[in-house]
Amino acid sequence: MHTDPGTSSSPSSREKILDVAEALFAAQGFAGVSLADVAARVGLGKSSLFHHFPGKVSLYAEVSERVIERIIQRLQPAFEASGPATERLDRMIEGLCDALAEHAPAARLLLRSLFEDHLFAPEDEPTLAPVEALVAKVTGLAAELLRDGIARGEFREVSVPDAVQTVIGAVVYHYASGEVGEKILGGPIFSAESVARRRREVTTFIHTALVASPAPGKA
Amino acid sequence: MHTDPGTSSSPSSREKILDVAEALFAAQGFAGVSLADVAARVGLGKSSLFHHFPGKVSLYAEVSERVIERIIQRLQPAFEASGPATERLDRMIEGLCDALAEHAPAARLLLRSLFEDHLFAPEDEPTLAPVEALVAKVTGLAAELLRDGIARGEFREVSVPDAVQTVIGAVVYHYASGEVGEKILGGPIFSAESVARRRREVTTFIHTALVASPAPGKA
DNA sequence: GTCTATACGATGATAGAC
DNA sequence: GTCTATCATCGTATAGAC
Repeated sequence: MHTDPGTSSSPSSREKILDVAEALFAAQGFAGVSLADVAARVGLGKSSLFHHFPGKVSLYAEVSERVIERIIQRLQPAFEASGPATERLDRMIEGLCDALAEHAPAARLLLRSLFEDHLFAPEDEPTLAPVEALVAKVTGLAAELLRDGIARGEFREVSVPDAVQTVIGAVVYHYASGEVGEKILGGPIFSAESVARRRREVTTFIHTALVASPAPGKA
Repeated sequence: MHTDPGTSSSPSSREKILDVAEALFAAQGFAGVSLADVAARVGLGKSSLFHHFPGKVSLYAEVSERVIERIIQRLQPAFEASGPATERLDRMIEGLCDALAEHAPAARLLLRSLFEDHLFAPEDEPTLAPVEALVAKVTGLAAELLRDGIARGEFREVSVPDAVQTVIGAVVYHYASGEVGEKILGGPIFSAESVARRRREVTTFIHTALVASPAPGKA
């Protein structure tokens, strides 16, 4: 793909830029980040960034791409497995939890990428297309998993698109909720105990919602 | 509270500004919005805005405040009712769905307000405090509802804070998901049919997750 | 209450030396 | 590849006329 001389090297400027930009974009959004700030934190002059990326949009796109690719890597096992859908579902949610918990900026960046559509000009679309493709890929695989589970009779007959949306929201939001989330929790979000508890709770929550027969007290 | 001469009048400049700003903040985030853009869309000069609001942060805070107050109004009945917790839960989720579906910018603005913490200076905190207070109030009431349901034996013994987080994510995210969500749905988010289906699906999802006895296939 | 004019810093991006 | 200018533009905010 890109300039990749030797598959690995001591963290190139390129990767340092991506790391710094990722943290900043997650915290402040696309419009809220200045390239001067990025450059300063990397230890470069502002102009040096343009040697690595043609512009701000391109940098943002590559940051997003990298985040989603990391998540997909984590989900691959769940999608490729062939056991019961219930087990694959649990693995999918756990994989997503792990990916988001391991890399704090990921969740915010992910949700932000949904919101910041209107910020880009039409001519930026080619630059952002790969990101959209990756998102479409992973949501498609999740939908497939749910459809399969329903077909096998393992899940209730829910609206698959709505269930996908619910799962995304239930899992991703938590790791993006920041101070509000920590106020609700009464403690940190990314501590080891909190991450473990969250993984268990949200997996059981979704599992129960999909597997159980139509709720007793409900028409 | 503010300048409220007569409780009602033909839409004052003030309210028009709030409406326009709300749409823009939801679409482009705090940093992505220029006051010039707001002024232009209202039909005012840029400087005229400062006659109604002392600054950008203040405008943003009031927009957010208004959105959350609208939501709380919708949730009031659910919180004040005294029937079974299962019924109050359903009413709460439906109320939240209605509030978010009725006012398209609300969900994005709400989630954005969680993300944009780091954008503000310490001296802006007093301005933003009322918003935080309202969020804390509504999440507190939701937690109370869940605790009561567990105490009555109507709900599973879940972690209440995690369940609150899950509910927020499951419900709010959907209405903020924009193009990605519409791609998953294969249709619009805010159409009447879509809104009705969503309300039913997500209410049943959460209701089932909380009410059902621990999932069969699960340890 | 709204306008014009303006101050003044920060922004993304470019050019060219080293 | 990194740097030092430099550019044109746009940002919030202020002052003062109408």
